[in-house]
Parts: sequence; C-alpha cells; structure tokens
Amino acid sequence: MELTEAEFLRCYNVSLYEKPSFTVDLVIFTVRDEQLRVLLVKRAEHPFKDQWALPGGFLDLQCDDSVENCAMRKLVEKIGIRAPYLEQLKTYGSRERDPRGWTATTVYFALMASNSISLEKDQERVRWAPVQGEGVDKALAFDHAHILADAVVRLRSKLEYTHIAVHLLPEAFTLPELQQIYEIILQQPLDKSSFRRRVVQAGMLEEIAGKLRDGSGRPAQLYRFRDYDRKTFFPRSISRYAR
Amino acid sequence: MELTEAEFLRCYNVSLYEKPSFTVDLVIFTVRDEQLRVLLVKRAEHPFKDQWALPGGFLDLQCDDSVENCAMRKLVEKIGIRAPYLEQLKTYGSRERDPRGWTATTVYFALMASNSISLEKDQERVRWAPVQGEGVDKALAFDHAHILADAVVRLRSKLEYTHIAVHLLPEAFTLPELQQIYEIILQQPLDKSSFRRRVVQAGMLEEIAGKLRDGSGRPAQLYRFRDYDRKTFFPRSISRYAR
DNA sequence: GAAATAGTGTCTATCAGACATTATGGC
DNA sequence: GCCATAATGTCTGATAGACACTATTTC
Repeated sequence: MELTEAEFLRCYNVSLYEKPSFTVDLVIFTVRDEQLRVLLVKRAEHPFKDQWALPGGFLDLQCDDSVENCAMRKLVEKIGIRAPYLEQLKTYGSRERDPRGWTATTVYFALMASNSISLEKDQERVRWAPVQGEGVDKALAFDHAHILADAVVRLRSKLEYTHIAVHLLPEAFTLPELQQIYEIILQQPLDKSSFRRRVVQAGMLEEIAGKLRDGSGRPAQLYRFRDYDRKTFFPRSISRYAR
Repeated sequence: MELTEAEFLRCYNVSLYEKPSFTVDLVIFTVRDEQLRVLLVKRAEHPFKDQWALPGGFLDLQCDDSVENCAMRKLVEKIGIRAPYLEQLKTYGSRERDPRGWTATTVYFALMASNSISLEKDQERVRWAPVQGEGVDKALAFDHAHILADAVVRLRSKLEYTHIAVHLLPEAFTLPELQQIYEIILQQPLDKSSFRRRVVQAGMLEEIAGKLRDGSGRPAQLYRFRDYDRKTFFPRSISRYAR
C-alpha cells in the first residue's frame, strides 16, 4: 500500500543524506577616502587563524528562517545596521575550499554609505580594506580572494546598467558625488554632461527642493533616489569598454 | 597553550553545527517547435509525489567534488549529454520551502540545442514543457514555479546583451535561425537588418565557408559561433522594453 | 574679479529601427 | 517567370562623447 504524504513525512529521516557544512559570507562594499573598500575580519579560530577573511559564518537553523535572513542577521551583527542594498552573489561549494572538508557558502554582497559605518572600532580585527583592481593587498582565507574578485566584477558590471551606486551614498547626495562614485568604481573618468543626462533622463532622481550642498565653488543641488523599489535600467552601458 | 592548525583540524567535529539539507536543481531550457521549453520530471516520491518538478537531487559528498560538478552529473543523468551552457542561477534556502524542514537548493540553468535531446522517452514522467510567460501551465512542487520564473527572467535578460542564444542551436546555424530563437524567447519580432548588423558587428560569428542551408527560398549562409570562451557583450540592449 | 565648482548647450559620430531593394534558390 | 526567403542598402531619429560655455558661490 502507498503511504500518504502525511505518513511519509512522519517517518522521514532527515539525516539520511550526508550534508555539507553550510555557511553564509558577506562582501560588504563602501566607498570612503575616494577608494572602494570591502569589510574584512581577522579570523579568531582555525582554520586560517589570524588571516583576513570575508565576514560570515554558519547558518543557525533555529533563528534563521532563510538564507537571506541569515545574511541580514550577520550584516547587522558585523556593522550594526541594515544595509540599504543586499543581493545574493553566488554559492561556492566544494570539497577543497575548506580544510575541514566539504563546505558550501552562499555569498551575499552589500552596499552601504560610508557615513553609516565607523572605521575605527577594533582596527586590529575588523578593517575596511581598499580594493585594488579586483582584490585587496592581503592574502585572504579559504577561497575568499576568488569570491571577492567575483563580487568586484559583479559590482562593476551592475554599475554599468543599473542605479545601484546610489546605495553607496547617504539619502541626500549631489550629482557630482554620484559621478565620483561611478568614477572610483569603474576606474575611469566620465563626462559630466553625459553622466547628468543619463541619470536625469533615467528619472531615478528627485531634486530636494531648495537644498544645496556647500563646497569651495558653486553649491550643488541635492537629490534623493526616487524609488528604491523601482528597477532603473540604462539601455546602454556607461562605458564603452567591452567586458 | 594554542593549538596549531593541524592539531585543531584533527579534533574538529564536523557535525558540530546543525546543517540544512542541500540539493542541486536544474532549469534546463531548449527551443523546440517554436517554443521555449523546460525539462520537468514527475516526482516519484513524497513530498509532492506525482507532481511535476525541476530535475535535481541531493549532493553526493562522495562523488561530487563541487556544487558545479554535482549539477553537471545530474545534467548527464537526466539528458545523457553535457550541456553546452551551464550557469549558476541562485540558491534558495529556507525553513518553509520543503515540508521536511530546512533545505537549501542551488539552482543551475542550462541551455541546449533541441536536436541533441529526445522528447519521446518516458513522456509520462519526463517532459519538455512549453514556457508560457514566466512559467508552465502545470503546478510545480516546492518553490519550483518561483525558481522557474527567476530562470526565465534571467534568460530573457541575458539574451538582451550577451550571445548565449547560440547555445540553443546546433554548432552550425543560420542567422534567420538565430533570430528566431531571440524572437521566441523575447516574445517580440525583431528587424532582420538590425539583428544581422548587431550579431555580425559583435564579431561573434564565423561563416562556414561554402555551406548553405536549404529551405523553400534562397538558402541561408551557415555560421558557427567563433569562440565559446569569449564573452560577447552588446553595448545596447536588443529590445527597447524597459525592465 | 579670480578661482573653483555646478550645470547647460551644441556639434558630431554611432547605431538601432524602419523599410525598400536586391540576390538566389526551387518550382 | 514566379514565389519564397536571404541578404543588403538607405534614411531617420535617438543618444553618447567631446567640449565649449554659462552660472553661482567663496575669497
């Protein structure tokens, strides 16, 4: 006789299959001091003790309802605030990537404004490392250098045709500030006029009436991002370089 | 006294953390009979017994060296050949998605030419279901309808600015055939002249000297994809529709 | 007014869309 | 020659890049 689904579930042994260890890691980007930076932590435990690594850790099946929840929880633990932008990057899983054996990690990447973070606390074990090319000038634990490179490529690529750069700035920002973010991450100067046309015509920004930001020259108009839910998509990529 | 890394690894208990069940699922696309189709299998076991689902299954820590290896193994098991294109889509993990409890699945999507597959074997339990909109006209097990929708969106999106459609055709194909693939998946007619300019100028194709394909009218020039490793990237998206 | 920075205007090259025209096969 | 389909040519509109120019602030 066939089992009903309810009967089947009562008898089902969850531990039937050997499972890999499962972790969630984070690539948290910000732009500070005219550099793209990524949050690194020094590992407190073996393996790779005292080496720099991406923040992350094991899933907690009791308190994490989903992988994304887990990523948000770890983000809050590490930097104390919810990131305005969190996106799943990729899952890396193999027998070799961790000396303890078969592991898989789902990596998320987050963007945040540098004014919402503090660089200072515990510089010895937590650091915002500048990104040079597609990595940092430190050796990273596990396959984290490879993961970081993938994240940098994804970030540059998404910058070309979406609005995600606004998440690297505070709520109110000027167009020159936004352009500088693009220039820093894409590592090339952009034409002011073309840049403005592009973002204004995309309709993604809203002037903050009357407010201006001071500097040494003419003050710049403040804008805010119009709709964090809407997906801006530029029909042409921002730089001509082939990828 | 501190443990060395070697000592630590000897004592390390891999089962310390409770792990979610981990599976790999596949969204395998092809174009056949002028329709985008996806491979579905009827589940033999509970849960969701006898419902249609994406092919997939548990990771085998013994024989799978990596998640990607596992996806390739399952692909070969299901359709008997290596797919010319396999890309990781996303990882879905939560407590709710499977009645047996906390599970995570890493989903890959594959493209293949319809001439390399057989539609006939075991129609009762394996089927190439036509994709309508962003799904199929069957209820799917687990969160597979949601996963399939994500895969269709990703496929359409990548078609706009990359060359991946060539993987849906046999090695030798004509430009009208390639254009038809785009039209079927993007669900809109494309201008012949613009389409040709686009793919020819991208430099991704190579004429197969002298070979022509017959039809009722003038025979079309055969082409093949120049370099399966190179990344073609169209600087503008192919259709004007905003996403 | 000079310096500095913000913002605008204009010209041009490029390319997609539209569509007409030519080419080449079968019958 | 006729039909069907492949392939090319041409015109136009949109827009990115380049760069000159104007605007508004501080000193």
